[in-house]
Amino acid sequence: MSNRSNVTKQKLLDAATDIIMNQGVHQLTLDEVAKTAGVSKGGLLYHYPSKEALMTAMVERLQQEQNELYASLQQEGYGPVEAFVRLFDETKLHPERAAIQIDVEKMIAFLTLFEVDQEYANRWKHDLDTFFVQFQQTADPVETMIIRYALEGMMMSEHFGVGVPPAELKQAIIARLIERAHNIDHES
Amino acid sequence: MSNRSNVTKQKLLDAATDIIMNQGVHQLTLDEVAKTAGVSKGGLLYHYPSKEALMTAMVERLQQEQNELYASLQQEGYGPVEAFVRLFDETKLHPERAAIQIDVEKMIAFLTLFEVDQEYANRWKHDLDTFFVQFQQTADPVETMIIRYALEGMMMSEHFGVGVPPAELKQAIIARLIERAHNIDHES
DNA sequence: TCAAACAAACCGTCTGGTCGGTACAGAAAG
DNA sequence: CTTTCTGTACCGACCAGACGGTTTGTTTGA
Repeated sequence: MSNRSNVTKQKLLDAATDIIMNQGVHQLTLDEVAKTAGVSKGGLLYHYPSKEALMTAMVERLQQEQNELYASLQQEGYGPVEAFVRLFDETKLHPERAAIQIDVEKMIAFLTLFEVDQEYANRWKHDLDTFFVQFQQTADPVETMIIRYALEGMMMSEHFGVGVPPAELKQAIIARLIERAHNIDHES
Repeated sequence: MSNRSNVTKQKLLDAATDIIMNQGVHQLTLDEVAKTAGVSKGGLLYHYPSKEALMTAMVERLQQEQNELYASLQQEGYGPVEAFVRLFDETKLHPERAAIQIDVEKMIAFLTLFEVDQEYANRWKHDLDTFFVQFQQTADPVETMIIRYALEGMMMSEHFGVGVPPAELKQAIIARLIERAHNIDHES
């Protein structure tokens, strides 16, 4: 794969991600992606022969970024639960890492995308399933799951803009979740 | 409005709800709704002159059912936060109330539906916003919001079938959330 | 020069919505 | 009592646009 080809592919994935984030799933059409990426539709379908291929690549790239960030957080010494909390809040706590471009709103957008095509969704689901199994084996599985659910609910709420609390309350929520995650990771 | 007309309308809303729940948003087509309801497409569009009108009616009916159940829970003596937790789990804790047909997975489905059309989503968002404001004024707003987010995240996770814990763990999670909600309601 | 990379016109299907018509119950007219 | 009229509820063929994907032609770079 040449460099030129790879650049165009990344542009296409960026465009698709941008659209699904800012305009929603229903606007994720091939024409729109091509237009946003500054490529013709033929060019798009040259690299990704179907819409499904494009979306699969999009999901895979996200997943990879996610795994990398999670691993780097654990290497910094955070336990699995606390690392998960910080993974969700990373872009806000450490803006300088924004290059990694992980944002959970993106994840939510992808989840809503699962509604559209069950086929390729299953692979990601499977990976998430195996990931979350460890959360049921911590010192306090109930609390761990509450933390996990709270983060997912919070991000979903923010994504849809429903009942969003003021910034200081949000910071306090995150802080308490981190504190509890820390305790769970060190109970053993 | 005659009785016959109303019966048909309810059948159409039932069909639309059923489809969006079991087949996802993308399958919610006028033909499919009409077919499921046992009505012709012309008949559908006679009662709901557009797809948007149909979906709006669907959301409004859900919201009304929700409000009624929440009010009835508060009349039974539950505080606002605990009533909210029980609202989410009502169909599982009290199957005999299934007649009310409130199910949060349905709510999630509607939320994903908001992606499709921002216009009519705003009304429901507004109502939810005003509802959730009270959660920021409890004895422990941080914990209250964590409870709320955890419930939303849990239901979303179940809806998408991602990382779903075994039943007994789920029950334990709900139990702990109810306990905490109860405490918050009685701190004042 | 040759293959990779891209452009653009085109096609078939799906879907929201329109439109002319039908069935039927009751009111009005004779 | 019969006929005519009227409004509600409903049907189903049809249309226009959108969208995924194909085909064919053109450019670019090694």
